[in-house]
Amino acid sequence: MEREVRVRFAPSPTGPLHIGGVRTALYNYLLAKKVGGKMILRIEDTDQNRFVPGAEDYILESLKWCGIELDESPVVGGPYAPYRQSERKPMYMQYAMQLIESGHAYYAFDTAEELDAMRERLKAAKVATPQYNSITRNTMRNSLTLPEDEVKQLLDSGAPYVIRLKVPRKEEIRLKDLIRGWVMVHSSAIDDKVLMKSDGMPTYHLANIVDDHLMQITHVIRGEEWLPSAPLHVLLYRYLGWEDTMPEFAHLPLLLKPDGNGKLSKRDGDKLGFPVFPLRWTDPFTGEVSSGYRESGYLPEAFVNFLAFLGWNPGTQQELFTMDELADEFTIERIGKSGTRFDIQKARWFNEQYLRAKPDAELAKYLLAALEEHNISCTQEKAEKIAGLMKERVSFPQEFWREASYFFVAPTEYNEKVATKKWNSQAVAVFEDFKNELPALQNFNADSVKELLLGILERHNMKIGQVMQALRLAVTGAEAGPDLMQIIEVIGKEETVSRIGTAIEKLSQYATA
RNA sequence: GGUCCGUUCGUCUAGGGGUUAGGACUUCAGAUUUUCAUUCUGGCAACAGGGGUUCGAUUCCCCUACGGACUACCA
Repeated sequence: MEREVRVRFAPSPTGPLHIGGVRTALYNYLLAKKVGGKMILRIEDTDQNRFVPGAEDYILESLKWCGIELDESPVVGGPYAPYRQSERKPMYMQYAMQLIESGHAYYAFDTAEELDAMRERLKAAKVATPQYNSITRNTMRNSLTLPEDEVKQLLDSGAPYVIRLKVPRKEEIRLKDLIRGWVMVHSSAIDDKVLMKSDGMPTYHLANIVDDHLMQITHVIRGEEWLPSAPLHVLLYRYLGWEDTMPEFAHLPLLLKPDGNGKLSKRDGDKLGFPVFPLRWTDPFTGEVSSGYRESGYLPEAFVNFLAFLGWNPGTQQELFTMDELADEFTIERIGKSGTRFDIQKARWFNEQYLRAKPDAELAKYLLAALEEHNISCTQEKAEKIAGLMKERVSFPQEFWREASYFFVAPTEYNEKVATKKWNSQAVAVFEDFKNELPALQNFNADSVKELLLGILERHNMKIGQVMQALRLAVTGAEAGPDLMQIIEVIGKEETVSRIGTAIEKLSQYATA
């Protein structure tokens, strides 16, 4: 019988979620959505020292912004609650004990100093991999080397201890990865991992196996950095007697820095010239602010589409996908194997595509919001018109205001290059007529304005190309922009006349030719 | 160092024993336009190297090189 697909995204709340984590969450979500399974968020907060306030809320908000919906989580709960490992603390010890009883784990009483000394000793002896393993455990202070009554006494006296997995000396561990195929690792390469820490918390290794089992997880989709410890996890499933319901594994290729030099990490912040976080993050300890995709003007649909393509592709020529389409097309088999360099240019391109596809009415909201900040009133109709004129020339919503403020504010400066090249007395003569005749124009709109201008040009024996740049300069102060006649239609008759008058005065120094 | 994973245009990638090695981003050129942008057309540009296997390898195998991850009482 096929089990219902249940996947989990299991971040630790040690700071903002970084973009690679978002992609991991996305792939999990897409698989669940595709097959009608469940998407679970589990907070892995077993390291109390690394707790960062606000991180969990940040994770929740990031997923929400991306449109990743959670079927079970710390906030909505679910049949396998709680979903925070710190709240599941009492559940782990029994499994560690089970492993001790079956001879697959043991108590260890070594201090940090003793562990350091052991590693130093091995290093000095030129041992390739200094680790706590089947050889070295015989020289350490643990329940395998100490007499039984001493162990009991230590335990009774409350001496600090950890529980370590007893990894077999010689054994091939096979692991089937959905992306890479069979991976073989020898047990000698794995050390006796700590399962329970001296503070009574489990380590990631134990906690994730116990929780995945208890929560009936069917697929573990996580970053490639987990691949080396995956065989260890297989061992745990086996020793706990859960191997027949062990989830399938898929280890995702890493997101690399643009230069290919190492994986993209949280610490890169804004150093690379682009955000590494979905949302803006303020470090609660240092106050340092890191920018986010949301605040930078990326639309969530574009961000998700872009992220999905970082390491996965549908095998067709289609590039633009809604979340539903992504879910339909998604398969783990089509995830690539190699690390993916991050290319912000592509993200920008996706954003432009989504921006242009949006209806003007929706884009107008961005402009209206910016206008409100500047205390400028504007009708919905006018904002829509401007959005329509601008949308093919912007990459981000903020640019509607930034690049088109001349729709609302008369220019105070004029592009000098255009002034030098295009502003001359012939053009001014045309503009004088234009300015004088405009007020009487009937049916004022882009077409009638153009007709009027054309008529004046004919009288002056000039062509439209000889004055358009200068007229644009007079009206907007800029060298480029949308159709000028449309701009004039939007700003209106009086404002146009006024701006032309102002320009004739202010630019008189250029009109010598 | 050890273990594991990887390697197709600058980047993301498709492909897969016989192809003019395809697309997208970037970039360049041309067309259109009142400017810029858009759009359209076109161009540059890749199978890491060496051995096998084979009639034939970019594709399968091995080695080398390079890159990456891991190597904590962190996840």
